[in-house]
Amino acid sequence: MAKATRKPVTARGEQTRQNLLAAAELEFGEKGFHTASVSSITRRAGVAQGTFYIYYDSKEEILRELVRFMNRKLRHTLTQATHGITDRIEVERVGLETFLRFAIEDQNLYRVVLESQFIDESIYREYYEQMADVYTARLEQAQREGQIRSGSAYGQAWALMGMASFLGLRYAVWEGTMPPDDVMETALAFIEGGLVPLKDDDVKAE
Amino acid sequence: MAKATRKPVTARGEQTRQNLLAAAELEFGEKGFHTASVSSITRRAGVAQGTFYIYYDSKEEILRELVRFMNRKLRHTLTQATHGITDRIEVERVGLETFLRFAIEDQNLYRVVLESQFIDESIYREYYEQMADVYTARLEQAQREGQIRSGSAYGQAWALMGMASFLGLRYAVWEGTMPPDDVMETALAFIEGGLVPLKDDDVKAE
Amino acid sequence: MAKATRKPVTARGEQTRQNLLAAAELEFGEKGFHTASVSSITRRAGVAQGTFYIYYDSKEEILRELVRFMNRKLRHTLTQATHGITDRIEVERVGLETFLRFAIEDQNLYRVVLESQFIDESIYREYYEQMADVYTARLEQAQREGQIRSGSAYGQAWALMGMASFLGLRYAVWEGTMPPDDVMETALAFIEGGLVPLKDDDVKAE
Amino acid sequence: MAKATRKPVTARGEQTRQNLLAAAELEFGEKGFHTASVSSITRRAGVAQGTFYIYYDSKEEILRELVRFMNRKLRHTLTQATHGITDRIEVERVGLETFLRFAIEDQNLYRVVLESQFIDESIYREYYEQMADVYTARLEQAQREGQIRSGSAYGQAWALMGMASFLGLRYAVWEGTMPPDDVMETALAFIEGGLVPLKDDDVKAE
DNA sequence: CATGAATGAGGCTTCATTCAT
DNA sequence: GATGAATGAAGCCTCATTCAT
Repeated sequence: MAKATRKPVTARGEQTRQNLLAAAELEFGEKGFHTASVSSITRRAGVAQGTFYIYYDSKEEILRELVRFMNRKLRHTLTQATHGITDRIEVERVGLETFLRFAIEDQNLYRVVLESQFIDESIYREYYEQMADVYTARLEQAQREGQIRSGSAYGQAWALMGMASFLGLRYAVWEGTMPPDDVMETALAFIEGGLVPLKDDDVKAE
Repeated sequence: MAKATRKPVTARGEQTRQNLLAAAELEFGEKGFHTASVSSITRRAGVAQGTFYIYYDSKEEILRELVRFMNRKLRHTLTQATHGITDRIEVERVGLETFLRFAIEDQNLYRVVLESQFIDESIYREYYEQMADVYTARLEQAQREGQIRSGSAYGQAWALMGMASFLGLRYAVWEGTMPPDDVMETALAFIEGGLVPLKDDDVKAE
Repeated sequence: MAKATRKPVTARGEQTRQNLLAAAELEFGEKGFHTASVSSITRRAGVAQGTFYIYYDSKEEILRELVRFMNRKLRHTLTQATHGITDRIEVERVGLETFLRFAIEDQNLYRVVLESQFIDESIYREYYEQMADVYTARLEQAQREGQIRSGSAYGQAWALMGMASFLGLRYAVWEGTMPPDDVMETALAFIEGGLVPLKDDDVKAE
Repeated sequence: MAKATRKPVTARGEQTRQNLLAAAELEFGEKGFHTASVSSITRRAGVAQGTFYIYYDSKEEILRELVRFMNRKLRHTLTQATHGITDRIEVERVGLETFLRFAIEDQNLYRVVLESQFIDESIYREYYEQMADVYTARLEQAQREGQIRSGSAYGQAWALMGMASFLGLRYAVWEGTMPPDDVMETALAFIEGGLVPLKDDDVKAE
């Protein structure tokens, strides 16, 4: 499938590869995929145009790489932040906040993910499905433990991702800030309201 | 000084303008903005290339027009569908379903809206801010009537739009279908759970 | 040769024709021939695009018309200004000044003439050859009367036109002002120095 | 941020750049700026269309380059031709002739200069102001040495350039020949008549 | 007389990608 | 490993001119 781009072997090569990736993140984040140009990426990376194709098969490929990188990075960040928290609803609270901070911090990377939808849908779907699957697994676990209401964990995952994304869009991306307190509270109300176990669930949990 | 695209004076001109808009909807929806070409739009519309520029200043301008059109159309559809329903939570239920059906039906148009974000952010923001403002006004009204929980109506609007959008993305756009029942139920659980008035609110409502 | 553009017969038609010519003068003068557009000319003239072609066969034709108009106007102005002056060198003095004032006043028209060279050389040549021929005739007359030095009157005409044109370019066109006094004096020194009859000429004049 | 046309690094690149410039000289000279096309220039130069934009930002930029080149070339030619001549009036005589021969020889290049006025006035002004400044300096020197009449050297420069240009236009450009002898004599009469020191100047010269 | 919609050729420019050194 | 010159397809947009009403 891949057209055998020479993978770097030397440390110098690895360095160049990293530089290109970092440059692409900036370039894509600032200008958007289509307005971004390979020549500008190489300029930022301080290498010649041709060098780009030693490491990546195409402009799209580096995008795909970037989205995967973001995926790992976000998941890692979330895992770190919620590590050790046992209450699932608390996890959601912290997770939302962590995500929003992440989106502010890594705005460029985040924009790249969003845009990937219109370059190659498969990149974007891979990202969200991957994310949703992991999320779903965690929620199912919590359901089994009776921490949250039973129901379609997959549906819960998408609903929660939807809320988080839109708050991220509205505040992190558009304003570069966290949502004001009342908005955060409202969001948490939805999370709790939608997840807190009902009486019936207690029974099931037994 | 302005490029002064002629607003059509005759019926024939108006017809051409419509044809171009319809052609653009198809073209953008199928190929995405960047892959779409003006020449293909005019071919679909059955006019010469130059004719395009009599009615629209640029490829971007017709996109903007299209997004505005979609905005009006969706709001109109929602208003129609929820007309006469007095219970706000019921309105939300129906609204979600209506939106999802709309996204399936007018998938092309909906994709155009999503993509507009990466062509010219202002187009996209105009769309969502407009939508959010109207939504917020309605929710505030419902809050005053004690139908839903008090809190940031603006935050509620964004949370609700976020959930709807993601379900629309996952099912309407990706699959072309409505979400399965259990997912819908889960979503409604979030809506109700986040909106149903608390005890305290009863007091305010008096 | 001409493609039989309907010449206007009614007063209304004549008016439209005038309006178009005046609009073209402005448009060409401000933007230059190539940047100027027929549609902008008709807009300025307050008529529809198609109307243009009732009166002029093409964009070039109206340019030609304009240059001819300028030719008549300048010659008329010069004739008026020097009328009654018997001394040829005095005529030259006054003529230079008149020309420069004219170029300041009718800058747009003058620019049009200059540019015509690069649209259709024949327009431009017609203008300058016509001008040179008339000029030459007058100088020959003055030579016969012994008022100015004998020699190629045609050469004198071109030399004088050259000086005038360049001063016109440098000051009238570029600055929109008359040359400073010392420059004018210098120019007049060339005129006199090149035209004042030599001793020998007195003899011939007899 | 700047469009950053690569200044060639290799000899091959430099060669291509030269080829493009030479091709543009031909193309512009033959067809005029507006009728000329970049694609025709690259065809003449034997490279692909895109190559053009590696070396020049736009069609206008290569014009500017060409005019500057012409400026240097003409000044160099004049300097060579008049080198060693001590009498200023003799310098003028030789200069005029040299210029006219140059205009015949490099007719294409010369036309490009003239036309530049209507593409971007700044190109043209740069050319003439540069030329006038150098010329003025030389004339001032001659004035100080009492070789020519005192007065505005700048005015003298423009008057002389005007005469030369118009003779160049009438004969070199239009006919491709030198002016006939009687015309040349007449022109020289103006030069001498306008430059030969007056009695008064003798005094100053002391 | 006038209108204004429609035409369609044609030009400039961009940029991902290849390749010889 | 890296360079940078070259490619060439492809697209947006302009505008003089025509024509039906």
